[in-house]
Amino acid sequence: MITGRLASVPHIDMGRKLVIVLGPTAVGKTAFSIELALKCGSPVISCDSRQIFREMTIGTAVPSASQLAAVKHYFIHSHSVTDNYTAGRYEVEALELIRRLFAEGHETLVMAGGSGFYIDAVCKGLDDFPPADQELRAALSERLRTEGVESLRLDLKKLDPESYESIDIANGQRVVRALEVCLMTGRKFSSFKTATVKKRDFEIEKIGLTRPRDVLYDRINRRVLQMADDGLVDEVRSLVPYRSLPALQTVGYREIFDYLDGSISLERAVELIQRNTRHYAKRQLTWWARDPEIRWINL
RNA sequence: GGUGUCAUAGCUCAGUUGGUAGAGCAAAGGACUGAAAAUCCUUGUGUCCCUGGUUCGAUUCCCGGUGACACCA
Repeated sequence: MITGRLASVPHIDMGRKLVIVLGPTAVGKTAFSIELALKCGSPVISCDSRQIFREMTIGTAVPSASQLAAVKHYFIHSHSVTDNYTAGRYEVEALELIRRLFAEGHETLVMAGGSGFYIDAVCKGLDDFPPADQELRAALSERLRTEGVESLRLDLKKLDPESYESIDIANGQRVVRALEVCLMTGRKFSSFKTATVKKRDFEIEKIGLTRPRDVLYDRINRRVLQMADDGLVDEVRSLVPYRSLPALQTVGYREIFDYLDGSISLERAVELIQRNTRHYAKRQLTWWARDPEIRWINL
């Protein structure tokens, strides 16, 4: 977590390369990455903030049993929804694994996934912000719910005017996080920000997979229908006890929770999953649009 | 066949006492430092069905047409 090697001269071994296959949901990353991994003699290091949970399978479109058998996968079903997994933890664990695999003799490693924030954590590193204090976060979230953002905003303005000016002040989640860090540490949230890119001792190549928008949307719509056929409702029903956890704040799960509550029909839930997945795909594309390092491949 | 109602944004509709129009949804664009499949922000010109008439001016009123729906035969 603490970057002790920061001061030391980074050891760049150009023989070591991490190839990252990224792209919007349902574009076809899984098949592509397995093929690539087989060619490179590499396992696949998944970079997906939801497939990482062992309780979630159908709704997250994890690779099939035969795909998982074809190539060793990491970070698929490796953690529990009760773990409170985060991007910061992924950065640490993924780098640890990458280092180990390189040490074991791999020259090229394949990473694949759609979580842009997680990918950036691996490539550029997060600053040393402290992880959330769950009790404090719960308290602040409760205030957000009852008092609204304005109240929290005023607190932030007092404690950390710089953040008040720089973060998205309309975004309750962001205000809660900034305030939480200020209150936890007695330091300004903005003071943790260094805006530096961490050095990695391996080369990184990013391959972005994409398709025409209408084709992508069609694939999404059909995949959601397939999920419903495959038993999504039963999977979600088994996760009802965990529905308030961050891991379950996920497209494909929340809509089915609403269906199980009886507030919407199954047909409506499926429509909403399709729409929300399309929105998600668009957000992914927006995230990567500004990254000049990505080499895009039109499938 | 007759009578009536309706025809406005991709969809559902509102509205203009005649001065060329606006909501919701869909859609599009953007942001993002431990919740990130989360969270947040921005964006509405469309032959107002068609032809003709009245009028300075018609999407709005009138005649006719076309289509949809309802009722009566």
